[in-house]
Amino acid sequence: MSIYDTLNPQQKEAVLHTEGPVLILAGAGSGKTRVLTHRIAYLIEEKGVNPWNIMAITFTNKAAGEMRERVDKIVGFGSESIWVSTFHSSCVRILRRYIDRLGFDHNFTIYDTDDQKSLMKDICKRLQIDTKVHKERAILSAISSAKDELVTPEEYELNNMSDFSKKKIAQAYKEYQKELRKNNALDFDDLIVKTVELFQACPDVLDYYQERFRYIMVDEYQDTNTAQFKFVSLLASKYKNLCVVGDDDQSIYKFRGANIGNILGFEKVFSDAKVIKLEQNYRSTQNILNSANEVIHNNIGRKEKSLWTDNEEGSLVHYRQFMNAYEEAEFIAGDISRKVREADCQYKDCAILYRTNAQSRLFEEKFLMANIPYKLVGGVNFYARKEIKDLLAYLKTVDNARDDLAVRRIINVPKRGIGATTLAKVQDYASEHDMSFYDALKEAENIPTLGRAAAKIEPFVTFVQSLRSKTEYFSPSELLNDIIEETGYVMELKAEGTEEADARIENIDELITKIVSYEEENEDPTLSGFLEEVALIADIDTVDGDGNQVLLMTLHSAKGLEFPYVYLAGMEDGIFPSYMTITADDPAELEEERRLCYVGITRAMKDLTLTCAQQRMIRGETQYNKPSRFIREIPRELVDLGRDFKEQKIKEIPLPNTMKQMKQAFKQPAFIPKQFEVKKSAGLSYNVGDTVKHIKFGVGVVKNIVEGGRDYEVTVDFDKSGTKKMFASFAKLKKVE
DNA sequence: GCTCGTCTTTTTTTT
DNA sequence: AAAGACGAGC
Repeated sequence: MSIYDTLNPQQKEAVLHTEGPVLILAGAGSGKTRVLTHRIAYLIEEKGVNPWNIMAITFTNKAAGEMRERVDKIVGFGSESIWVSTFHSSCVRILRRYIDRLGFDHNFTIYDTDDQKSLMKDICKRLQIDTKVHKERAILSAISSAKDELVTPEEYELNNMSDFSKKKIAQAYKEYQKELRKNNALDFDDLIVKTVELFQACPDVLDYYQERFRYIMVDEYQDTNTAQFKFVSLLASKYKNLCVVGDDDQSIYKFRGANIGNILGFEKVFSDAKVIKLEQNYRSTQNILNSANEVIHNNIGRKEKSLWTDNEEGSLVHYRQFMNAYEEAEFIAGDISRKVREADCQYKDCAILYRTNAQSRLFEEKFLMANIPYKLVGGVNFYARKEIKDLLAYLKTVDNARDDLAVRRIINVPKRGIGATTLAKVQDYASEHDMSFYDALKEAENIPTLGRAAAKIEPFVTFVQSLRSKTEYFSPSELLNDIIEETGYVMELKAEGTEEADARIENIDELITKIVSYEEENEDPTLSGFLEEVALIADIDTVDGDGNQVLLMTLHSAKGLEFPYVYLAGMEDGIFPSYMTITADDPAELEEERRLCYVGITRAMKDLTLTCAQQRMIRGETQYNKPSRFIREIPRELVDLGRDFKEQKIKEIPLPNTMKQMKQAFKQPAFIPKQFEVKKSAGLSYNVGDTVKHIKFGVGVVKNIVEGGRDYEVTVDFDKSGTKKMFASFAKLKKVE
């Protein structure tokens, strides 16, 4: 009996079908990682493929790490020469070697979102773009979308000649790319785009990698964007041994450019593609899986499939509604304590998933109070913290002389009395002489406008030069220690003595630990290498199973993970699905939220709890929300409503500033009484002849209601906007009394 | 050039 | 609620 006999027939087929394009539609919990690792083993052991010729691509470092570990275990000798990495690190690795062909230096810097923003701020000033009209963030996100679609600045401009504000963006895009090049820097999107460019510009380089990667596997394929698809298809176009694994129901990154067409149209692009469906779920109980199936069934644009499981029925899905978010958090904290005490459950078996990072705070508070160990994933990235960015900027300055952004960040940290005026003068001089900002600093005494300020610059330049000279014989960690000593960074914080300063010092200690462990783990540790690792790390990557602690994270971060006990918190219309998607014109946005809900539910192995609050503080404002529509999509008989659901008391009613909204939150039941059919939406709260209100069109009279398959089509004559036809579930019409 | 206080804004999700 | 931007005053 071989290891392949432990696979089910579909899994086995996916493993044995090694030649040509393969699309594996792998439902949640259907053992896709197992298939991928076995497939790699099969390629090497049975097909005699050289491990060197295999590439496996994932989205997160964590997924890559896990895959690597499992591959190492199953393959043994030779596994280290398999490329198992993320899109981004694969591209960086290729670019570090060949980017000179595109006119960049090998030691290019990778800009994070903060860097991008400050660069864009500069550009807007220069191009006289009013950032009140065109926000930096909006411009950057337009640029990012363009890059996801492989649209160059020139093409973007051509495509948008007639649109004034897009023309502005085109200008900014052009300038932005110019600046990046000048600073010898790439942003996240560029890593993919430039690699594709490289492949297209240099057939010899492409050929080298095509020969190298004869067997390519892509995980979470539903989340690839157009650029990533191009990258993969270029690599695979010679040998065509491309195996992609994904689940269209788990596509949740459209906002980041993920092109669901990549998975839905795979068979069209690769016409001889073999399609294999994995539909047996090994993770969840029947009740959980059925709930998930019912919810996702409400989506229209999907490949039909039916996940099933041999697992036991399990307990019902729990649903609890609370007065406010405090009580919600308190309940979950208490419930976890109880489970750990009474049931066969450890802290690390539990995870709390929510829609937005802001929701984590209350849980943190309650957990601290209840003495529950927890780990928060996401929020402010460790490497985005001020103190970390400051120190990294020093390292970047030493590493890449052309990274103006880094130099400007630290030139006055600690205070050296160098202000905005001086910086502007140096910048002018640099632009005039077509040199980098730092090179201009080196010639400070030659800049006539500076006057006495030049004397303040000199020690800084000397300091950086001395650091640079040390790179020869100093390790990155020694260099960092040197910087901390010389700048007195930690000393200053110590002097402050505040709690915040202490936290910053702790973070710096953690940075030191990270740099040291980087040196230990790598044979040839370099400063560039460390900075690169740091730039590409995601928060989820640092989660390991070692600590016994409850995990707190967003639904997005939870993708690909599983936990015995899962809490989905904040199940409220307006939170999840988010307000943006409820009010959006495009129903596809709500479908993406529903997929997110599907992802959330299917994280749970044995026990799932859904909670919501009637009242919650959002951005300093109290909101009253109805229970999430997704809850209603779970059949009533799969849900445990809690013993005191019926006598749910309406306690002291808060101030009636938004009385209407509030009433709704209190009254709205999560489940409609039995006599209604569950599938057929909630029934309507208005009739023909009633006056209703629409969020956009205002007040109007209902003229007609037509019952459609899954929804009602309502015709309304609006006072201001005329007659409109709309679907009841999207229109969110409210009866006006 | 620096600091402090007030005003403004917050994409929901991230490699 | 909280962080960031901005301007007045030192």
